[in-house]
Amino acid sequence: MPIRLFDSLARETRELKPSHADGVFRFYNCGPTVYAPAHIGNFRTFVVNDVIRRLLELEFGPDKVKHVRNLTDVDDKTIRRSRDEKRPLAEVTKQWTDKFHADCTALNCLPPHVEPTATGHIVEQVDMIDVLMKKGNAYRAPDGSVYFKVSSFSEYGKLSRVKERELQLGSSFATKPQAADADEKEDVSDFALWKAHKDDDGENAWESPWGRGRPGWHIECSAMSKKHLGDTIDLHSGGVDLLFPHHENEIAQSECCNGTQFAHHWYHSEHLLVDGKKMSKSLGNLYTLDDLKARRFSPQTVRYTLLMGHPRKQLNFTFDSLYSAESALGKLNAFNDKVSAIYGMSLRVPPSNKFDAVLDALRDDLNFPSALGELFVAIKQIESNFSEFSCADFFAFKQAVTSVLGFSLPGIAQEVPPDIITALAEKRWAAKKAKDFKGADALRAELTAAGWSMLDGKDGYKLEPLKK
RNA sequence: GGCGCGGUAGCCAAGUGGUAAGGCCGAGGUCUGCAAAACCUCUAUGCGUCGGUUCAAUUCCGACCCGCGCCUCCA
Repeated sequence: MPIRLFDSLARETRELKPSHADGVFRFYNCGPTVYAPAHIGNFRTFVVNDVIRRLLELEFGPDKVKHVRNLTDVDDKTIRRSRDEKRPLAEVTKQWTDKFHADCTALNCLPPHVEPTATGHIVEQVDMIDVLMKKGNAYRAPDGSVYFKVSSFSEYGKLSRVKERELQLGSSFATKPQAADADEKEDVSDFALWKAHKDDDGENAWESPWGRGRPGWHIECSAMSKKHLGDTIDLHSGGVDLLFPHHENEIAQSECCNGTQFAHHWYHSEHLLVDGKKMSKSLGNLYTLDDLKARRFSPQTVRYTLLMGHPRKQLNFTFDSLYSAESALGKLNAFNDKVSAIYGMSLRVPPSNKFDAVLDALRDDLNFPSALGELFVAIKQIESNFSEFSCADFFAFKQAVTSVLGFSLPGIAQEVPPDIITALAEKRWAAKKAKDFKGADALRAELTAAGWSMLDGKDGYKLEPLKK
């Protein structure tokens, strides 16, 4: 079964396949702006894209997928932070790039093959703008900024249907405040390719044929995609909010510059909501991985939570969903422990292909809820009859859960208890062995009061922190 | 105002023109000094409302109600 994915441009579900002769699937995924910790809404998109990457590698082979994800390390926000903190831009972006990488690792997101930065590709961006100028798709404004001339690209709006949007200049659209650069542009829908240097930009400026300045936001993806993947890529993805104007503008720039189709396939994942509202930096209702770690939720639990909903549907994040995810993941871990211990005994049993349905659900437009459902169906069948569980089934389980869905098993982080807790636990264990159950119960109460739960096994015990 | 998405059990969430996957929670059970874990069993005559098409609709069509996103930086 081939991988099929909804295409935002064609507005239908279409098969994913490499279009180049070398058979390498070219995948570009819009990355973060590195000026603050990414929140779990951002990570929903990155986790979804990580599963796409993993699925592509399963389908085409690990060396037949090239995954590029950029880092936006120069823009209004990064510069503002650098100015506010009186630190060089590169230092600020390095800090948050490192943090982003650490969070991605914790969430089991595979690093992209190339992770280009905007500041590392100034030349490529200037070159591209230069071509657009020469072709008449761009113009230089009096202040030295360069804008893309939207009216020069007849297909502008094909992704977001923006033309239909502008037909009605009715209510809120017309009452919006004018953009700061409105005076410089020939038309309100034109967008900046190159921004002339302003005092607020400080040292963050580069020379160009149009004067000192810095690149506009959209051009970086077009330039970096072109450099690392070529003029035409197989899949371009990001969050829905990038659909307009970012991706619409990328199409305009790239197709005008290169004279060929930019991306064969466009994919947009929906937003994560918190308490029914979009999670965003401006609203301030965001959680970072660290916020959740502080409440003792592991990154694996977060990953599971982010995969509980269909990626093209908004997902409402709640602490209930986190608890639910944690329990489900615990079940997966328990199953894994069990079958890891017994699978060797079932070498002669033929494969049952019970886990095929999991992968097929994923191949069918990334249906995570269905895939997770099929996973538990398979597990339940196996639990009820281990005699038919084969070695092949074991590997199929591992492949689906670990390689493709990208969970680590065991995924429940074991927190090391403080010495005083361990001492209490030792005392209780000794009391229990001596059949002093009264004493043992009293010590359990002490542990509970201290926030720890003691789980007795046959030959020992485990300590787990109680959830806040 | 325009563009788009959604409303399925206490919560989350798939799905199909022929009568509702799965997870969480809850209840009962097995096990256990206790507690937990693990496993087993059970839990929607019903899929926002009202009409229509059909032998048959939650699934198709229409209207309406409600929620959310985008149209401005944004995953």
